[in-house]
Amino acid sequence: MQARRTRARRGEGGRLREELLDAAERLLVEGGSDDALTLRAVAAAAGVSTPSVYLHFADREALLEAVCIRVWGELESLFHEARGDDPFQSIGRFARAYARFGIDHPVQYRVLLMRPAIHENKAAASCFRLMTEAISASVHTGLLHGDPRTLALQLWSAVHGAVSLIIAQPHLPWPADLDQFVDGVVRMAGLGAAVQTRVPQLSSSAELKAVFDAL
Amino acid sequence: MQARRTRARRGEGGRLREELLDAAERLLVEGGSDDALTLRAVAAAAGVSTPSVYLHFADREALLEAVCIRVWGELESLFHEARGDDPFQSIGRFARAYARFGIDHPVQYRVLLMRPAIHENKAAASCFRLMTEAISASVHTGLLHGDPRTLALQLWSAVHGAVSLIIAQPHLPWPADLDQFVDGVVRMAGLGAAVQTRVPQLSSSAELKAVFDAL
DNA sequence: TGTACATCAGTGAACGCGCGTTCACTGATGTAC
DNA sequence: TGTACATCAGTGAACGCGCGTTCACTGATGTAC
Repeated sequence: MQARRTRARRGEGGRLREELLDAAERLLVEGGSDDALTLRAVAAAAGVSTPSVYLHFADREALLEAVCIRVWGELESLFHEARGDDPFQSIGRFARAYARFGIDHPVQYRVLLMRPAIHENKAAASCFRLMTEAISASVHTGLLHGDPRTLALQLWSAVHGAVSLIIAQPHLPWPADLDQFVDGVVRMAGLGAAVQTRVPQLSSSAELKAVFDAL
Repeated sequence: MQARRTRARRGEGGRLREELLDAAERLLVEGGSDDALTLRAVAAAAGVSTPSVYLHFADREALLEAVCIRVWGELESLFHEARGDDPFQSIGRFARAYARFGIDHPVQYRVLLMRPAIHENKAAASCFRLMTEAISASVHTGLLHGDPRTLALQLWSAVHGAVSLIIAQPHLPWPADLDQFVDGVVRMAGLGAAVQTRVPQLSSSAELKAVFDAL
């Protein structure tokens, strides 16, 4: 519910679209869930009547979809910034950027990953591709072994798990420094992926310990 | 909407409670989301009028909570079964049991982990404790290093991430054999946790590769 | 410069719907005498 | 054995609410002549 906005000039109708998206994301964050995203609330927050939303979005679903696409876009540009020269280090940088984004935008993150929107979403696909490329490069240098896409999914699983557990289960005994925790997960996953194919199938703790003590 | 049930005998009113829980979980699974769990639908599925739900549950929230507690209980007994002698292997067995449960009961899993119910939930706490104990034991044998609770959270993150990504993003390029994928994640996380503290901070891919090639 | 008109941005009122919850009730079942 | 009564399991009808969506509309703004 904001001060009455001034009606857009002729040909500038599209302005409302952005204002609605802003309002929608704000409501999402404040409400903590996409249940808070009602057309009435969004319209009111944008200072406009409810049916006006239909001037720019086919229905509630399309609005939510548009919000997600915009958020994925943000993440994509963070990925481009995080990109570095050393591919194995890039993997870690992507992972940390990703985790930071998720922890800083918990509601958006949850909505983003709860809906199977990565399919046919350019920005999301782009993030995944950047990650896979860095992994491919690491496979080429011989640090990692295996199918890059599967490795990407494994690493992503680890980081996504950390982020979503932190968001959804804040009462767990998390260490005080979450960044450090995420670093630990990234390091664990990265090293584990690197070691994975070089170590015999574990048969007992004692054997495995002997192998690692040699490090 | 099932055949009219026979009214419970005097003193057996509690029977309806279980029937309502069954109906609620069935609806959850069929509906794919907890939005499908409406009091009207639950009552109808149990063959009873809507207000009857209030004979056993204070409100909708209490019913949903009760469903979750029951599901966590199932997972807890799977954990007890999975427990083995070798603690490091137990970690893997817990992780695989957990992942299998999640993949086989995607809706319940999502509802379970979306709500911060682990707090004050005996069964959930018990699962976490079993995991932490196995990790503690592995720390004592010198295979793992660090705070067992933090290690537990890291490993849990990895497995939870795999399960929830698989559930929420089925369109990603998952390998055909999901069990094998989960095994990979578990192995990656376990080995990574073991190696984590024994390897110098990574400074370049080349250095790291030299270390691992020595394995 | 003036005016009729098409277009565009946005509105107000209403719709039907399904929901959680409340309330006064009913009728079967066991128990006390 | 018969009967009055308390209790228990469950019901039917209604409530108010907020929602997404539709529809006929209004009034400002630019354009053609």
